[in-house]
This record gives sequence, C-alpha cells and structure tokens, in this order.
Amino acid sequence: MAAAPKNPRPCSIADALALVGEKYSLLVLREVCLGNGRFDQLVRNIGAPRDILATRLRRLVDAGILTRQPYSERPQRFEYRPTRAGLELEPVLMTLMEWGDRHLRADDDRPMVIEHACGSELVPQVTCRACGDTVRHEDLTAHPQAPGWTVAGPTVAQ
Amino acid sequence: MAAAPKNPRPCSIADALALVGEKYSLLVLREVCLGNGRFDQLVRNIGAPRDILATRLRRLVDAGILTRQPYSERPQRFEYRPTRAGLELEPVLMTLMEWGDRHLRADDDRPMVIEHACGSELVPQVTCRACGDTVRHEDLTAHPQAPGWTVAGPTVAQ
DNA sequence: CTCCGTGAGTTGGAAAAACAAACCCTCACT
DNA sequence: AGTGAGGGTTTGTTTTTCCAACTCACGGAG
Repeated sequence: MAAAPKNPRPCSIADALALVGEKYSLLVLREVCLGNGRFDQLVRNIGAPRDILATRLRRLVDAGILTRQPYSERPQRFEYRPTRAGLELEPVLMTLMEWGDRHLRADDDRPMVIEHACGSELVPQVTCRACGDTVRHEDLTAHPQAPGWTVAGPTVAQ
Repeated sequence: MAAAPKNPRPCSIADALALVGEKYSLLVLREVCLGNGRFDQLVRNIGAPRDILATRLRRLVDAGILTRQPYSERPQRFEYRPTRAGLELEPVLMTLMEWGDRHLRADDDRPMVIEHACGSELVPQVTCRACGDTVRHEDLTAHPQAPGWTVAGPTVAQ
C-alpha cells in the first residue's frame, strides 16, 4: 500500500499560486502592468537574479499570463507584456498593496499611489458582485464541492 | 565596500509578499480562515512537509497574521487562528480564487463555492472605494512616490 | 502497568532552487 | 578597433525543500 499519497485540498487558490506564487512572479507582473517589461528594467526594479527572472518569465509566458514581443528588429529586443489573463491578476496586486500599505507602513510612507479614473485615489476593496457590499469574513460561508473536505467554523483570534 | 547594492523598487506589494509570499503561506491562511488551524489538519489539507509548515507558522505568528492558541491543556494542544490582520488578507485569497476559477478551471469544476450573507454565491471583485466601480487596468494611473522610479505607459499584449 | 494511538512538532541527510558573478552574442556608435 | 546596451546563459556555491523517521507528552485499552 501507498505511503502518503499527498492529497492536498483541491483549490483554485492553490492552482493560481502554482502559476504565480513563486518568488518574484507577482513582482514581475507588477512591473509588466506598469509598463516596464524589458529584461533589464525587471532586473533593476525587482532586484531578482537574472537567471531566476529568465526562468519566471518563461513560466509566465507558458502560462499565458505574459507575452514576449519584439519591440525592435536589428538588434532584436524583446519586451514582456501582460495578456488579458495577466491583467486580470492586477486586482490581486491592488489588494495586496492595500493590505501592505495599511499594515506594514506608516500613513505618510506610501511608496506608490494609484489614481483611479473617477478622479480620486484608488483604495481597492473586494466586494460581492451580487450585492455590492464589502466582503467581510463574517459574511462568508465556504462550501467545498469535493467529498472529504470539511471546514470548521471560523474562529478569529483575540 | 558594497558590490551591487540590490535596490528594488520600494513597494507594499513586495513587502506584503515578503511576509506571505513564501510557498504554502497563503494556503496556511486559507485553512486557518476556514477554521482548520491544527497542525495535522494543515499538513493534510495543504500537503506541505511538516518542517516547512512549522517554519511558516512561526513566521506568520511573528508577523502578527496568526496566533497560536491552546485549545487543550493536558495534553497541551494548539491551534492557529487568524488575527484581524490575517483576516484582512482574506480578500487576497478570494481574488486569487476568483481568478483561478475563471482561468484555470471549467465552469462545472469549482472546488469551493463561497456563499455570501446577501444570499447569493460570492463572486469577488475589486472596486474603488471612492466611486464603487470595478477596477479596470485602463482606469489606473500609477504614481511612484519615491524619486528615481518611473512607470511607462501600460501596453497590453495582443 | 504496558502497549498503542494522537497531536505537535524536530532531526538528519539527500535533492532541488536560489544566488552572485562572470560570460556570451548581436548589433550600434565612435 | 573599442565601447556599450540589451537580453539573456553558464558556473560554482549557498540556501531551501523535501521526506522519512524520530521525539515527547499524554490518554485510553487491555
């Protein structure tokens, strides 16, 4: 009989992280969404080793999150850009940024401010598409669809 | 004297990922938000090696994202729970899940459905706190606050 | 009392990734 | 002919992961 088959919970969060959860991947996406998609810009702005970056870029292109487009023939030069799927990960970045700004920084130490088309500064929040309300933990109930996976009631610390 | 100073862009996304961006950390948070905060549950539901998990848990507790609370004296047993800061990362998980559901899965293969208090299924979306509109890449303009960091115009592939 | 099982981790050694620095290739410019 | 930029690859070393086995504290069964 098998030893320990390694049966993690089936989960789209895990699947998404399998693609973009490696070190630097989301920072690559950040830069690419900012329009800084050239290899040397990525190295400088992210601070990652060049070989690792090359590996990540290949993975993200294979996953359909980025494309590698020539911006000059003779000499051949390339630039990475987000695909539609890549752009749709931007909300994840915005949500992370908002959390980081709030929990990891002083109010006057925001390293980047995003302006929204509505005229004011963007403060991203996650809402429910149906009712439009801000998502609070207390309002959520999880229902695993596969058998064998349970959730216990939520118990918040403190 | 310093060799290569390694000067990445100052960024709350990077800072947040320094805390929760390591492999398994966000999956730990997922389980803990679901109420499955015991060590062996985490091992089974996530599929991570026990030693790595122990390391991640220490880090997350140190970062103030989880707490380690006894749920039984004699024998001493502990349970990890999200702090308020930890819970506030849940929107990141929801956003990732929504992306994963949409891009990585067939419609009828959703491994977890979240129900919202409003009565319908939760479909998370990131909105602007000021105007309430869904955040679209085209509506965003980034403004780095530190000197030396630029953003080029966004150029979407394809 | 002895044995078995459970929960919550540690420990030790092999395999995989990350890292840093140097290198390569193609072109353009001087 | 030499220099420099851009976009990577190579090489060798340091860290992390990974896995299995082990520990320790107890609680219950026989």
